Amino acid sequence: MPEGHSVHRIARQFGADFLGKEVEVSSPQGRFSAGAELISGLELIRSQAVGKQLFLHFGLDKIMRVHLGIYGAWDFAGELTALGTSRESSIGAPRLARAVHIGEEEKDRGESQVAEAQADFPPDPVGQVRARLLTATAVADLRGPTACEVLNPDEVAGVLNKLGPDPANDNSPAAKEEIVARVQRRRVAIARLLMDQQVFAGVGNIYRAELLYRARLNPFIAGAELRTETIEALWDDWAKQLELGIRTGKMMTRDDLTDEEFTEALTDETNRHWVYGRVNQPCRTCGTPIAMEVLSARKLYWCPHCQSR
DNA sequence: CATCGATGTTGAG
DNA sequence: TCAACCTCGATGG
Repeated sequence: MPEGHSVHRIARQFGADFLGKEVEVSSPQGRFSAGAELISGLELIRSQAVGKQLFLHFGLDKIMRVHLGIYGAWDFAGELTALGTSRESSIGAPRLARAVHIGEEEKDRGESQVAEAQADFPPDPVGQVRARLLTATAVADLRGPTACEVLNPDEVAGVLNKLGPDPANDNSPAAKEEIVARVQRRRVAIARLLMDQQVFAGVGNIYRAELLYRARLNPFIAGAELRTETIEALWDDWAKQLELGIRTGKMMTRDDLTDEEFTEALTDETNRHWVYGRVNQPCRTCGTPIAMEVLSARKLYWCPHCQSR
């Protein structure tokens, strides 16, 4: 799935273009018909991302929870606020007629699709659309989610209770203390803890590998063995990478590039990472072949030389 | 055109 | 530990 940064981008897109409006909710595919009926016509009063969870609040006690799972995605079309894609870009540019896809990868749809969306708004749903959220000027189609349901505040609290801190929402000293405690209390490899949403909410398989490499940390050291400063540094770097991901819409974890190389790598995913997806390719720092091992059914990539301790 | 694999989670066994 | 969930781009024939 899109890791935490994408979900925050999605929450911001809703915040910019759907907040304060009455939203017509439907389920073209049919599998969310009952839920859609509960919230259709209500005003969106809050758009919130926590880790990989999205909460759209329709009034105080009807909250739509969406989790994209491994291949879910939102397609936005209509008059949309451009969220920005460059390192320095600010979020909240003027609204333009656009079509945007936010899933594993985020991309603007081509000109033809934008023109089509303008000429014929709202567009007919294409394929399996679990949920459609429609205002007078914008539409959002959800496909392939792992979760899409309407909850009450108690149920939302139950979900939030199972999530660790998310630095995009709270990067306070208290949050840092919390992450240190959650890591140090576990005799489990840090590579697993990074993927545990009860510890690092929002981290996924790419950020996991990249954060470990950036820290030059051995993925197999148990949380309980890590020094406080090491965990704090990991948290600080996660906060930094997440913020960059939210700003650019891309997981660009390298910091050894010039501005031009950086911009170019944004459009070329083979160059965005230190170790992720690079099994047997030479480490960008020492040339040692990148190692890969399946851990809890997910592929972990690391450099056995740079990350030996 | 068929098959594979993916930035995830849940629940059965 | 593994299948299931259910989508789609990349890959191979």
